[in-house]
Amino acid sequence: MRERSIGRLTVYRRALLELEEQQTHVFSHQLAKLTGVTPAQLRRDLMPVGYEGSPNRGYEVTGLLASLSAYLDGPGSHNVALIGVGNLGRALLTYFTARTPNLTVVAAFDTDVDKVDRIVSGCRVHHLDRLEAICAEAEIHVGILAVPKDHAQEVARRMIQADFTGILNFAPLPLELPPHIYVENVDLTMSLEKVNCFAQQKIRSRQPIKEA
Amino acid sequence: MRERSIGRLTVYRRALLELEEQQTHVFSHQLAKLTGVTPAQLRRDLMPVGYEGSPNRGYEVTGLLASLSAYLDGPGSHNVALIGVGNLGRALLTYFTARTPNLTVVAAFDTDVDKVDRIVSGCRVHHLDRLEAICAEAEIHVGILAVPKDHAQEVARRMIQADFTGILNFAPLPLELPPHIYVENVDLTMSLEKVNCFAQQKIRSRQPIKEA
DNA sequence: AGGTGTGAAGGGTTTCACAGCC
DNA sequence: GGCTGTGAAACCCTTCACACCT
Repeated sequence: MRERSIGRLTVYRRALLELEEQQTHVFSHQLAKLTGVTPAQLRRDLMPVGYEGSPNRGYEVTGLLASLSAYLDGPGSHNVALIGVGNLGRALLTYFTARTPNLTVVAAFDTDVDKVDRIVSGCRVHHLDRLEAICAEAEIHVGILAVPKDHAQEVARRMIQADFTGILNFAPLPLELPPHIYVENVDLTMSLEKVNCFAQQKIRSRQPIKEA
Repeated sequence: MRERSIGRLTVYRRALLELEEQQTHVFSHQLAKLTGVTPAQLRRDLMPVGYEGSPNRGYEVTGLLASLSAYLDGPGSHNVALIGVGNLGRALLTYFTARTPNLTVVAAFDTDVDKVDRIVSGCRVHHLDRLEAICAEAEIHVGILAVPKDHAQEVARRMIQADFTGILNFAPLPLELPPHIYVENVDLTMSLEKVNCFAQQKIRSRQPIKEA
């Protein structure tokens, strides 16, 4: 009951936020349908959260939302930094700025002096040299790492220096970091190649008759 | 031995491509180090591929590469389509165009007439209405779905009509599709919130002394 | 000695199934 | 009756450990 489950809890929360405007209560099978899981899994995921529903009304939406947010976020600031304002970085900045109500990307960093001091999606780009100072100031401990593969390990080390504890890593290589840092890897190329592999299989299994 | 393993196999292949220029043979522990897995897992992943290494030379790089590619891609074309040329879609197009040697994004689609007929990263944008015709012509069966959440289900259905068998889905909702379609979901918001959650935990566990 | 391939064990995650409750 | 919470079972994935090979 860790890793996987936590991810789904954030999905439940997102669905509940939309649901909040429409209804006050929700059953596990309804929320499960909305989020693409089984009712049993949803109930199990909720166990450690400690919020209890009632058998004939289900879960109270606002109450469950509050418990989920307390469980997932805890107290403290939820500022995020983007490191690497390239093609992908800019898109992620725009994406997250519009889509994460409880997290805010408050600073971006790059080594390209042409990008420094520009504003992207309402977020100032700083030189990477200022990482430590700015992140200490803004209490940033979570970073989106979107730099070229060859620089990722080096930049990640600087993030540790700047007291980061969580990294969302888009560089396709295994970062070597101390265990008190949480790293979530997103390997887009791997995902696409995986889809291609299974798609090919599906095609083959679908057309077994072909000039045998 | 499915899902997970296939993803890692694509990672091994990528590492081997870089290795090819430097050495002719590689041991499981070396390749494992490069890709962030244990040697045992790597060897197990390779089992269904059917390529055998030798105890005192390890794996022959080019031979393993050939077997991996045969296993992962099979024959047939490997053309990919992008559906949704928004902020994220454009970035993905650029990203994949530069990074996937064996897959090619050959067509993009959008409903915005201002985007239609433009060229993005060397790829022509077509109106979504032409999806079926163009994808049949170019033998495209894999799609990157990067449209707004509210349109994703509807667009996905059109993709099925156009004979897609694999979808890399960036819309944060569970697509309802027939079982002969493979869907890989990438939920960026979930990933970032997950990082935030664990990062908070790390901070708390690190500083248990605080004005008690 | 130091590799590989793999049966067996281990660990984690999902699903089942049912007691308890309204 | 139909829902929730949860022990138990099933399932999947990873790691261990060792026979075998050079």
